[in-house]
Amino acid sequence: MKKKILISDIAKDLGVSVTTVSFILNGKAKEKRISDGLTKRVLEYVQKVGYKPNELAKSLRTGKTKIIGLVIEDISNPFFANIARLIETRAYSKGYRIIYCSTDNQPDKTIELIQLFRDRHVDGYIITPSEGIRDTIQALLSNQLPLVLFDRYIPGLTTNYVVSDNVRGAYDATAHLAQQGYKRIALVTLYSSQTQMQDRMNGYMRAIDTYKLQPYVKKVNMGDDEATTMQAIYSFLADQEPDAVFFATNYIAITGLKALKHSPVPMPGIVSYDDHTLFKLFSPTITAVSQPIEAIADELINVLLNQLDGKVKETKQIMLPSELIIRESSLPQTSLITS
Amino acid sequence: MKKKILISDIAKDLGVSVTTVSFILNGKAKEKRISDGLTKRVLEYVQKVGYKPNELAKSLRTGKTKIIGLVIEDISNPFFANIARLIETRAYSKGYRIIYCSTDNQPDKTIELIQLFRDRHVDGYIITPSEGIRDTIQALLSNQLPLVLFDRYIPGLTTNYVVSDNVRGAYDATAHLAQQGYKRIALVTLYSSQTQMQDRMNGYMRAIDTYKLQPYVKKVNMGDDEATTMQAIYSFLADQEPDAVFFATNYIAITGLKALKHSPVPMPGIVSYDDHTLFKLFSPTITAVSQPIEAIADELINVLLNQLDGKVKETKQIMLPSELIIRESSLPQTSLITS
DNA sequence: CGGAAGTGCTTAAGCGCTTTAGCATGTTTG
DNA sequence: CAAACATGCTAAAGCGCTTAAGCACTTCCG
Repeated sequence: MKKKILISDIAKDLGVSVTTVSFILNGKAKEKRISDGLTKRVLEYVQKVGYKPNELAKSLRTGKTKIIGLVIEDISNPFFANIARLIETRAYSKGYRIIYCSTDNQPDKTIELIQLFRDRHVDGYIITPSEGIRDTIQALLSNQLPLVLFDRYIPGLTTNYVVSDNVRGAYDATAHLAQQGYKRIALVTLYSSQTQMQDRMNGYMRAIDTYKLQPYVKKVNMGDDEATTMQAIYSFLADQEPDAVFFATNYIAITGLKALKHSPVPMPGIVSYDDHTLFKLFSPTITAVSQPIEAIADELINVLLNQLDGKVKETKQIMLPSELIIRESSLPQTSLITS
Repeated sequence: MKKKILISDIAKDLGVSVTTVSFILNGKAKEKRISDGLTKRVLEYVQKVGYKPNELAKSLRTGKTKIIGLVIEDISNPFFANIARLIETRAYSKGYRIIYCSTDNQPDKTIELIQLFRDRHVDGYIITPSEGIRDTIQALLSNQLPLVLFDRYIPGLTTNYVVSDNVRGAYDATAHLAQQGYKRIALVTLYSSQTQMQDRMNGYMRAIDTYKLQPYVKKVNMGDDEATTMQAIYSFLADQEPDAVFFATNYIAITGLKALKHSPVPMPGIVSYDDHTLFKLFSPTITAVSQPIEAIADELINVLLNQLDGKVKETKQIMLPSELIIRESSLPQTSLITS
């Protein structure tokens, strides 16, 4: 067990001061007029002995951690998992590291995680806000901490955010079903005051208006266990007998599909907000509103890094378009999955 | 923007020394014979002003971060995502926080992540080792860093690990297919020298022996894009025409199902190693070898915490049984999914 | 009644790094 | 030729905390 080598060891070994080594290591050799020869000598020695500075000490001294805290709704949801991956890669190339945690959309957990990140002095925050955390976000804001929300925002709070055009996405999805000739198009969504859910509801309603249809809406509880939710959806389907269903999130869609599996009613047309790897496997395959995750990740990192650089002071609100991925839903093909 | 309050502020405000406050805050009041009155006074004041110690300074001083680094193959894989969640919760209740990153099973990324965690001075490591990181793990070991591997281990290295009984799991899966009357049972697996994959292969082969069948094995590359893998599996199925397929991981199973969807050959019996939420949605539903994720998470945390406490010195190897979740595969029921 | 032991607290060092201020030199320049 | 400046480096303070050592006083006990 070789013991940890310190900057002072290097200084001593090379017969120079700790200051000089520090300057060189931080790329300030030129600026601080350290001779090229010495710079080279130090760099080579550092390389040779494999010195790694103690990041804790560095952070304590500089007040910077080069870490971005990512507070995400559910890391096991492919939509979020993929965004997290992209953010991670992009941040990495800029010298930042990501630490992430899931909130399950629970306010207390969210608040606690943000506190944890504050304790760890992360340099910036990327957050999918749950309900009821307005004050926590406000606190970050008043402490001037770099912050960008995504997937949804908090109405009335002036923050950076990156969201997709949920109204438009939901409208397109519903309109697509209407154009296919479906008449009883249902929306299955959550009890939620969050912007993305409200916007999806609005988009659905607008399309219902455009096509002069009747709305059929079922709301379920996020917190309920899957069996309960499945039962609720099942009853709704049996009662209302929609000929098409628009699920407002991919996990509601999955639960909905499970309900449909056991349901005696005919297979309705199906669209899901957010895609899922397995959706293309079903017969008929499932049309989905796909958010531009690459663009979202890019914008999130851009906005945050601009804040971190201190370049940009004003807040930025970005809305990106979603795309409807239409899969052949009316022509069930011969498929092994269908047994 | 209220400025951060320090332990010295508290000491000054209360007219006591920083040391005293520190002792009280760290629960050493009794041990250090601080009077109950003062203890109470300090605690109340701390509460009132909402003081939070600077964890960085604490860590620098104590050398402990109370953080566990979780290096996981792929956080978007439900198996790993669920384990991560469980580990997180359990660690949390013991006062530890988790930071996690995905390796995609790539050696360089894994090595880099472990280095990142070392830089951040995490107290302990939970790792799904990719191939080619023996030296990195060895380095952790020789520096006496608390460490536990899972899902697989590194042959010849004496480390803590928690794995499931892959041989048995694969045997049961294959035997199940054989008992159903399938004759041409194929295994689709990865090119991999990792223990879990080798064990699954061994289990399959043993069952093939027991039932006097012929083996049909297809190996695919982890790194290939999905379309390539799908094509490879497709060709294999078309050539060999197995009447049952055992997929060695859940993501191979998913790719395999996609291949099957476009395949003209009759639907084979299917078993997947590792379950997936959506498997129960297919018709016929898919039987899966389900690992005991709760038990795995429990053991991982237990083993690691014991190391962290310094109580336990010797290493511990734990193997847990997997369970075969048999779903009604021979009786395709009327299902909406089947169009 | 004097030394030992107990009580309740504080002083000060130091974790490993960054950074401000400044100290010798050598080189211009008016 | 002294003042002014440039060059190449260093001393030392300090980020916010923990903790070993110790100080002054009281109580106990043979």
